[in-house]
Amino acid sequence: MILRYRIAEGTYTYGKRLPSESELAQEFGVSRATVRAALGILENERLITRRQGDGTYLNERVMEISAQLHSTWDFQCMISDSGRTPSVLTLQITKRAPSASEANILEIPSHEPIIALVRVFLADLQPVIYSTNIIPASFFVYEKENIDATLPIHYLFEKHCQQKISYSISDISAVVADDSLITYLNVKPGDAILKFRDVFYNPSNQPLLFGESFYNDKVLRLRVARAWG
Amino acid sequence: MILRYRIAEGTYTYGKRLPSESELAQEFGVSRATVRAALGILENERLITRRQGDGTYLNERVMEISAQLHSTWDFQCMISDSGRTPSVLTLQITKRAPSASEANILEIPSHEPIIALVRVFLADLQPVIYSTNIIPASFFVYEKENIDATLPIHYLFEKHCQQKISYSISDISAVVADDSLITYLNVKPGDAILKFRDVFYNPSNQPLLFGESFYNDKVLRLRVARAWG
DNA sequence: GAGTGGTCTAGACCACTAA
DNA sequence: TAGTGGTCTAGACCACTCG
Repeated sequence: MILRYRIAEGTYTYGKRLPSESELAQEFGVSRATVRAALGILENERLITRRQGDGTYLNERVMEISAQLHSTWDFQCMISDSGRTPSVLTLQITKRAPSASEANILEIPSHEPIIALVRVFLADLQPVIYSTNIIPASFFVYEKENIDATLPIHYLFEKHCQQKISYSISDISAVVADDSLITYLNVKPGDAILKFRDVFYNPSNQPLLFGESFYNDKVLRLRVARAWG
Repeated sequence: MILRYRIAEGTYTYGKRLPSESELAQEFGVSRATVRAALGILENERLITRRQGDGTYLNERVMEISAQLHSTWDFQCMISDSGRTPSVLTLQITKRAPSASEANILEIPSHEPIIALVRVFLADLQPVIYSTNIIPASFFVYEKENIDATLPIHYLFEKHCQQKISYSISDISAVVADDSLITYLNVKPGDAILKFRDVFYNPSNQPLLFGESFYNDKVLRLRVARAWG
């Protein structure tokens, strides 16, 4: 029900004004409260603007933005939304003991092995993102040989570990490119690189996995919309 | 009504479980739908987790985070939330003609003057953020001498220009420190610095002002919570 | 089975905007 | 003044979790 309103992004371009809430309720045969709940989701993402006493309007500026910083990030979607062809290069899938800080972040004993996944995401074969992920091996229901490393990390985790990610906590910083970034992201020594360090949790607040992503903003612009007030 | 539920952040620490929606509705003398709307806001920010058939729980991890990347950013709040004393250093308030790109971003003619505001935010007198803001002078109802430069930019704008900011679009990138950053942020040559380039809009999609902020993540960690699914 | 959150209804009244 | 979105009510039924 809710998702069907997304057709607004294709159909209501005339004048950018949507039908009134009552009209939409009648058209879809639901109550006005249901319409308002659906519109509320779109408003949260700033895809629409509602003005009391006036009407509901599409926000074309925000519609052009793919990354919603407060929700799911899918690197491959971000690349294809920018008009380029995404691909993934898997550099490493290894099973090993965690470092002290890795065990600490994941809240596991230091003898429990982890799976380390190192990948590079490319746009039109140009490297954009260098990404590492650390997952406790005990979460996997299949063997590591079967890992489908082309999946976004949250799909990969949900498929192979059969747990849902509820939220993540991210540290954002800037770093100077080190040797592996120079090699794999094809940047120059001394270049500045965006770094995201994300820890993912399930609904019970247990840490599930964590990742570090190094983002070359010279190749793919990182643009987000934010709501005020 | 809605905001009153924030007391949850102080009162419901016992066991982290909140009373049921029906109980809350009765306690506050409102309908359950109203309670759900209020809880829905907290859930969006991941401050609470709701589990069907179980209950509503506080998320202590997210409660420790000050910056909600999808909503208002107040540098001084972020600094004081980190346990340090915020202060502001105003480097410059000037009125001048816009550059070509500034006029283009703000969608104003190139002869219309702008107010340029350059500030440094400090934590315990240690510089953290170097920030520039460009506002068309025509928006100001008071003269520039009266500008209260200690205010966060959205309050400053709403107070002096009497318009509301609805949303902003931000480009996030990493840059190598240049001379003014080295001077004012007290960083070393070659250091990597987080850069945010924000354009602010009103509900009618008109650009109101824009800013560039350079964030020293070595002094103040930038940490955000993100929702998945 | 009892209690929880998830979804939805059909109506009401208000504040606001525009013609 | 007519129509819009903003807020709220009192109830209903369902899916789910837990003891």
